[in-house]
Amino acid sequence: MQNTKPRVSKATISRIPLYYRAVVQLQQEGVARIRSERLSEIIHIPSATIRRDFSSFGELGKSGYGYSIATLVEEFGQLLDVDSSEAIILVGVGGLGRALLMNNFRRNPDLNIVMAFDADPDKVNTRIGGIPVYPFATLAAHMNPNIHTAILAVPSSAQTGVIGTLEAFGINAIMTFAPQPVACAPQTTIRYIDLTSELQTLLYTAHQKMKVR
Amino acid sequence: MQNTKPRVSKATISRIPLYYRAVVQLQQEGVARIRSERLSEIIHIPSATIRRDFSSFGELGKSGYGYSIATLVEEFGQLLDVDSSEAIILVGVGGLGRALLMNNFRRNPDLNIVMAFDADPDKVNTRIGGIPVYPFATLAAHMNPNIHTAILAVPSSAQTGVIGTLEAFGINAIMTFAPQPVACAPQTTIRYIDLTSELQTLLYTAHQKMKVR
DNA sequence: CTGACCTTGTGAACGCTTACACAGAATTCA
DNA sequence: TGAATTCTGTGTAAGCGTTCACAAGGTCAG
Repeated sequence: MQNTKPRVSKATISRIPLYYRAVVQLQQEGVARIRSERLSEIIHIPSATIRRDFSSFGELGKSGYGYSIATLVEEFGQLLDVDSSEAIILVGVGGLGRALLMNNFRRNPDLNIVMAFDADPDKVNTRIGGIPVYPFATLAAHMNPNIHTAILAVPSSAQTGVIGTLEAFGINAIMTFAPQPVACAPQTTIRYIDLTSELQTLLYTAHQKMKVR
Repeated sequence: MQNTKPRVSKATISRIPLYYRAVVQLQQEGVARIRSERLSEIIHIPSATIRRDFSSFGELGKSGYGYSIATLVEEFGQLLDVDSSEAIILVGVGGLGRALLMNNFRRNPDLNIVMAFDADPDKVNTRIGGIPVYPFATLAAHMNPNIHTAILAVPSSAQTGVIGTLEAFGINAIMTFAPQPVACAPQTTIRYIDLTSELQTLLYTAHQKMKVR
């Protein structure tokens, strides 16, 4: 089974969270059904793309009717596994780490940062936003086998070492804010959030737009 | 003024910051030249992609030699306009806004948050990380025509209104952390950083990877 | 200076994603 | 019930981006 073709394309996967958020919002507003054309206006994704995406999960809609909001919420909820709560650890309690702890994905009850770690003795053995902060050296003592997700807000220089340690403790999904690329084990998935690059790309794009005018 | 033929693809543009960061780093290490194959190992982008990207800015390299680091630093620096400092304002001084102020893209001297705004009276008329924080209502008094970039860390509900106001004062490049899509003027470029979606996509991908094994 | 050796730049093929357009299925309404 | 209307799902094509593979041209040792 070398070439297991993914059932759903990467581009579609990256849109599932947007779809989920939108249909939950609509459900809260009491909307019962929606057309792809109308949804397109709300989330700014072409209706043809929406229909093609939805159809890759089965025939969710009905001709001449549209999609039932309840069906969509159910379907995308299952895809994102929102019913089983995800326990997440955070490493690095600087300014950004602190902000993430205070916020803690409050809008999404299934996403929970359950504890945080930092190497700085001045920052540990306290609580931030109700979440305990432990010394990074005590990771082994606090880890448990149900945790396999981490968010990293550590300096670039520390990142490689931290990721190696986390992998050793069973973490296989990592979201990090340090752009330093790291070679990781094949079962590990890393998502890099590079704010400086995003900003520079934005500025380049905006600048080009000015020139064309 | 019809602009020149070789248009740079969006995918290439999004990699310019990575290239720039890498070559500056190499320059600081005293490296004078580099092959695409070696650069590929450092930034984890295929060498063929690197060569094609570079060639879209002209013939930067030499056969049998590679690329001169100095040439690359110069070229990408110009593309990103690192010589002219970019004045940025920040709106929303919650946990995330505060973290951004403390950090303020310190590694990139050309990127400067010069002031911040918030609607909450308790948060204004102070300094965070050396940057002054003003009431959002006084935006008009503090804006100047050289500023056309903003970072938004405000609640989703406030976003549409804030963006409208910013556009009226000449802002045309916006990076925002609220996923709520906003209809904006054609000359405005908005970049959405959606941390919840990123995390959910990561979890979905990691979960799929487990299933395949 | 010469020849062996490198490495770029790029034509061409490929694969992924989006966009178009419409047959056909389901709904709605009289 | 039947006809007009609505809207999905998808065949097909077009667009974009990546990867392969190699000719052309520069490098460098001797």
